[in-house]
Amino acid sequence: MNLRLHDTATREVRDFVPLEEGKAGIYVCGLTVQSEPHIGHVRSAVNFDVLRRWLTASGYDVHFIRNVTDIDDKILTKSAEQGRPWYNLAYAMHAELTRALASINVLPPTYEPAATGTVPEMIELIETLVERGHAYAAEDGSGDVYFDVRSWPSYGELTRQGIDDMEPAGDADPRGKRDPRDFALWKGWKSSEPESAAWPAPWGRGRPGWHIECSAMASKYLGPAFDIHGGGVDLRFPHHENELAQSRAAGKPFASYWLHNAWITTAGEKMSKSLGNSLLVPSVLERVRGIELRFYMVSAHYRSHVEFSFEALDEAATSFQRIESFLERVPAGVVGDDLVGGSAGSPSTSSHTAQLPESFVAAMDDDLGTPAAVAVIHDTVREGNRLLADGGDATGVAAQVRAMLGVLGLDPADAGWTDGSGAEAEQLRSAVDVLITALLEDRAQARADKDWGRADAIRDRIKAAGIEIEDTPSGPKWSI
RNA sequence: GGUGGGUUGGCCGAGAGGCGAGGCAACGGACUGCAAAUCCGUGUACACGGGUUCAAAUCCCGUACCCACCUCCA
Repeated sequence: MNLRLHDTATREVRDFVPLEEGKAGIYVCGLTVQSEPHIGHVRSAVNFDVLRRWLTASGYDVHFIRNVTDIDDKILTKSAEQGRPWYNLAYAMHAELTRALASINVLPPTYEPAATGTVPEMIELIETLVERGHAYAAEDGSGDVYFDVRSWPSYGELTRQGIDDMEPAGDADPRGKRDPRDFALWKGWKSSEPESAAWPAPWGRGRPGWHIECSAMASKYLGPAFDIHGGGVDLRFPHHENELAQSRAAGKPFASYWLHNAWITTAGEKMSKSLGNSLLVPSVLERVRGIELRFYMVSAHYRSHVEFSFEALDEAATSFQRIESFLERVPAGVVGDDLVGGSAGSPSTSSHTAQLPESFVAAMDDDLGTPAAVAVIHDTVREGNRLLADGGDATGVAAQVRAMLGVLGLDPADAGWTDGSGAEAEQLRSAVDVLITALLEDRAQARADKDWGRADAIRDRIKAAGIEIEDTPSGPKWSI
């Protein structure tokens, strides 16, 4: 079976056929770095990280580009409110984003271009559009340049909308537009804006419109035609529709497949900053570990809406701990080994699909069916636990589980999960281990003496400190 | 007005004509000094009303409710 993906443009699940055998080029619309990322933002990154890992596991040489938008209206507005330079706000929020993504083991992209770093390419593209008669400089002297939607007959093809059915923008400032639906490719500088937020261009100093940057960056790093373009559902229109129109109008075939992930909502609504800080990535990570948050996200299909709740998050964490505890009970050597095949760049990455259960592969190939894939992991864990209970050898099963988790970015032994506090945490852990071990020796003596009251009292005392004791054939084990 | 999506057991969450995905919780059993962990077992779920079919959660028609996008949005 081959990988099949849901393509928004055709509204169906289609076989994935790359432009070039064995290679996959992916462009994902990243964030506008204007505020701290919340868990809704990072879901998109996790979803596309899974796509990228699955393609890699399937033997593709993946070129993965995810941009950041570091200049736009909101950044200018917010930075002005906060009284700091716009580039400082964007830079700081970009750093926050990078940290948040690292904390949930999202691999760094092949490259992460920024809008401000691609201005010359955008200008070139706009010039091409003007030459071809699909864009025009506003006649009001504003320095704006607009895309002429009426000049492009297939405008609306991605979201199947007719121009005349679209609501004209309610707040549209008609300025120099020929049609209210024309969108800005270039925005002339205004005296109310910082001078640093403008670049020289044939139409006067100004800054890029929102959509043009992605067309320019995708073409620059992936070529005029590439395989997959991704982003959140809200980007279908206008952002992706406009990207498609301006790219094709400039003579580029653009993306073969359009993938869109659904939202995480809270209380039935989109997340927004007005809900407070409780869903910012760092605060959620005070409650569950990054690997548990990622498991929560991967447990739902990327095209399904997720109604966020802390209860469901806790439940996912418990569910994941079951998988982890199986791995921990398998004799050492398996968990520590790097058996998830090939560190980054190794040519033999495809070899590890060999140890993935067929049902797992089938689930992933079916439009990244991560819920079914997770079910396979649970089934395999149960099989392993059964072997363990019967005194059998579960190392092969554990290897399978780790291989599957690895594809989802959820292998607990993955170096991506060791956070910055590593050294200190390790010291703390070994100190606690010494203390707990001493208590456990007392308990063992009490149990040998059949002094159950004292044995249980010791266990209760340890438990009160938040540490669970588990008696195993190889002696008691503790975990937080 | 236009376009698209949804409603599944106590909860989360898949599936898309026939065999109850999986998890969490609960209950019973095994194991244990008691626990914990683990294993085994326990559920007559598909918004509502019709229809098609040997067979419908799944297809068709209708109804209700919810959500997203329509030029700031993951």
